[in-house]
Amino acid sequence: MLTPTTTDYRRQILDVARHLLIEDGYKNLSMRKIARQLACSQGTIYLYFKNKDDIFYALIDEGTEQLYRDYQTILTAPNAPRTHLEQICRAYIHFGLTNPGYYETMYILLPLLKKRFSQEQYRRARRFLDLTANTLSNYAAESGRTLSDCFMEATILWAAMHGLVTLIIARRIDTRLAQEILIEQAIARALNGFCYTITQNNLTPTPS
Amino acid sequence: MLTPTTTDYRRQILDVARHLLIEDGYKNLSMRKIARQLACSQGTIYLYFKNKDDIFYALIDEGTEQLYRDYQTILTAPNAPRTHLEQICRAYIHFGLTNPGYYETMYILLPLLKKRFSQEQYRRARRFLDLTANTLSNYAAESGRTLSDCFMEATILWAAMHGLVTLIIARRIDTRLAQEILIEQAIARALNGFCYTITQNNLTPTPS
Amino acid sequence: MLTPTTTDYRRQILDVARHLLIEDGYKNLSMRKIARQLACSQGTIYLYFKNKDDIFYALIDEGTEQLYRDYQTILTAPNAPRTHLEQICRAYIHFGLTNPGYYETMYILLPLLKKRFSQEQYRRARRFLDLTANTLSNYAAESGRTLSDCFMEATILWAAMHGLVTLIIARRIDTRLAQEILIEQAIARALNGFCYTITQNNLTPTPS
Amino acid sequence: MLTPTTTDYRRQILDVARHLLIEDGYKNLSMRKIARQLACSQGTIYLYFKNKDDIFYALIDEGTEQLYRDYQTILTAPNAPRTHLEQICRAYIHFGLTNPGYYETMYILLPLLKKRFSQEQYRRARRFLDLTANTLSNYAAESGRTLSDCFMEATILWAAMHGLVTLIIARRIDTRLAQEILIEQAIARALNGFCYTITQNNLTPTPS
DNA sequence: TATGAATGAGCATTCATTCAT
DNA sequence: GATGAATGAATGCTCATTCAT
Repeated sequence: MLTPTTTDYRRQILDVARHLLIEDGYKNLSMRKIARQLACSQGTIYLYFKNKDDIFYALIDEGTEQLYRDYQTILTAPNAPRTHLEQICRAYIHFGLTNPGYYETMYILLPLLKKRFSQEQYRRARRFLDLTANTLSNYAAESGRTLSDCFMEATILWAAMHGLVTLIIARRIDTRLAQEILIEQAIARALNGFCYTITQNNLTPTPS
Repeated sequence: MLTPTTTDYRRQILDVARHLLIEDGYKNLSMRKIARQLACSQGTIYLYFKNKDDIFYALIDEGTEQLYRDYQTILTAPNAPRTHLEQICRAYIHFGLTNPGYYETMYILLPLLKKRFSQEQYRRARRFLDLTANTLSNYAAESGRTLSDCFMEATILWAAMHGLVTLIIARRIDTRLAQEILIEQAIARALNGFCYTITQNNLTPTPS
Repeated sequence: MLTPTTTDYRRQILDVARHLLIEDGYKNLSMRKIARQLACSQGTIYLYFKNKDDIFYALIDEGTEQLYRDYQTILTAPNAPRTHLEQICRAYIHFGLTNPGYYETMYILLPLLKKRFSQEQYRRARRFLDLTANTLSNYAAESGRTLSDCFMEATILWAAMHGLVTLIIARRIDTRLAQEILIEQAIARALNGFCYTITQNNLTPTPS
Repeated sequence: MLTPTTTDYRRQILDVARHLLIEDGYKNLSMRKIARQLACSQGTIYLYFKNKDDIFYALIDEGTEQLYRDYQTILTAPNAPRTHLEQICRAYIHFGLTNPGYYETMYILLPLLKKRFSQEQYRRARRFLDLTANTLSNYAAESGRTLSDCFMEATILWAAMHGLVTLIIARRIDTRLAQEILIEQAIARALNGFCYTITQNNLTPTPS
């Protein structure tokens, strides 16, 4: 028998946890609810996760991993850097909106947890930023310019996208704004913002 | 007796709640702790607030109010629109960073609460956005251009600032980046982003 | 209305706790069982005691207090020191045997608890020893001798009595020994042991 | 393969259990921890011990056995009975203080366990007392006297030593008393106590 | 023999809320 | 208005034990 899954509780626990997280929010997620939903004992969960926080860490890890892979897929396609940038921005937003569970976990939960990120966790969580920084660098190089600190620029881009995602998730966006258009415009503004700064020392706009 | 306040529990409850929120975070705030800190009975709090969520709503209201007043103060000073924009961006970030309690309440807690925003609450929470939109409009007008949808543009600006604040609060920013510089650069990028779009239909950069 | 007791949960909790302790031992005592036995909510207990350990501390305090009062009662009666000593030894053993709950609490539980004795608790717990030391001192003085360190001697006497009590409680005494006689003999041996030492520097027995 | 031991789990389980007992106390000893420390499955332990209590019983047996052998070693040396008595008293105290695990098990745990001592266990646990009684008898005989009930006398001696050990372990001894001196004095008092009683019917001290 | 997944009862503790006074 | 006693459900977690493999 191959039976690779037989029960595969670990997988199921994470799925249920993420699902409950999306439905009820962190506050209302409990080990008991996971167990109930899984129709297993509470103790069983502790066979697979040391404690509640560990479930969140696993969720975070899955999220960072998926995001990183999404970025990689995009960047291996032969496109212009500007196109790449637009695509990863869209990917980031899409990731956030379709994975509010991951998202809440990563940005809201994390500060509530006791343990700090480990060096390794931090490194993995930053890989998507490194890819972004790299692409921004290519973008600049392509037009014969340089970015003084492309990691900072990547962070700024991240913050803009991240802010949009959290506002949308938190339902703070005025309902009269069309979401699709808002997102596209936000991406355009964020990327355009760099055109002025690519040559570090003057803010005179330069044609892309 | 002067008795404008006799006890003024409502005021004190909010102050204590906000204080505890900043200190311990939402997770560790409880009616009991508020009562203990106030040296009053737990029941007393229920005379002034129907339940825990209502306290948060009041806190949110206070936050939106303060932010609005900060904006007003800035905008009544006789400065160029671009300066105004930079100042309100700084004010927003400063507000977020110095009021993590308000901030957590407004953007993290809110979606966890049961009731949705009322029409009126929503209107008040959006007033700072209206001011932003207005200033952006002035900024465009000043250079003989028009913004097709300055409320959307204001939202995009908000999202960029908001994203930065949450990342900083959540300690997700790489520690090697100098915070002051990061903030200033982020503001510059965000505002520059609009230069390209002020004349709606082409993306050719135009000098400010 | 005088209603000094209305419910007087604190008292009842201690009584139930001591009772359960005697019946089931520490291992099987739980807040839940106390609540169940008292037919009150679990939370109620926490209104009167901060946590489980605090209940034990209160029990210990009651024990030390009662023992001290027993000693005082004995020592205020006008008897010869030797008689006093015999009486407090009997009182100690009687106290231990009729209050196995207190006893287990004081000598078994205490080391299991997290917090150490406070200075004040320690002082109170030692008062009966001071009385013993005092009486031993009188005993020596009466026969024109001195005890070099009557607090140490009191401790030795205590240890002998204490050992007997724990062995009896733990049922480690051979059932063929008559308990009453054993106790009387043990007291006699323990007190006689001091006759040799009353003049510090030689161990030659001296007639009482 | 040499395989006198192959794994010898039984031995290892007891060693680990005793060790954990000394480190953490009874309250914090669990089958899980034993298994974890042994790097074996929890189920494995149940192949060698019916349940948790059985491990304690085995520990107790080992303790009684070791104590008995210690006594035997002392008593086979050609010394005066009084010297023998002092030596076994010291041995008892030393055993208790250096094996708080055994000790806790034997005197604290035992009453918490469900099953009572079996006839055979009881017999073995009493052997060290028989040796004590015997030595006391020799002590009396040597000076031409008789002890009416040397088993009771041995029990009294035991109680005195036992009390001292438990007080020391439980940290109930005033820290200002020097432990070494206290122990020696306690032994002296306890043994001197018998000088008065060796001729049963009068309490007149007789020189050793 | 040995495993290790799974159980289910148990634990101490905290909480928002109610209500008679 | 204000109290504070009381509730009862919920929480994260640990445990001894069983049992199919």
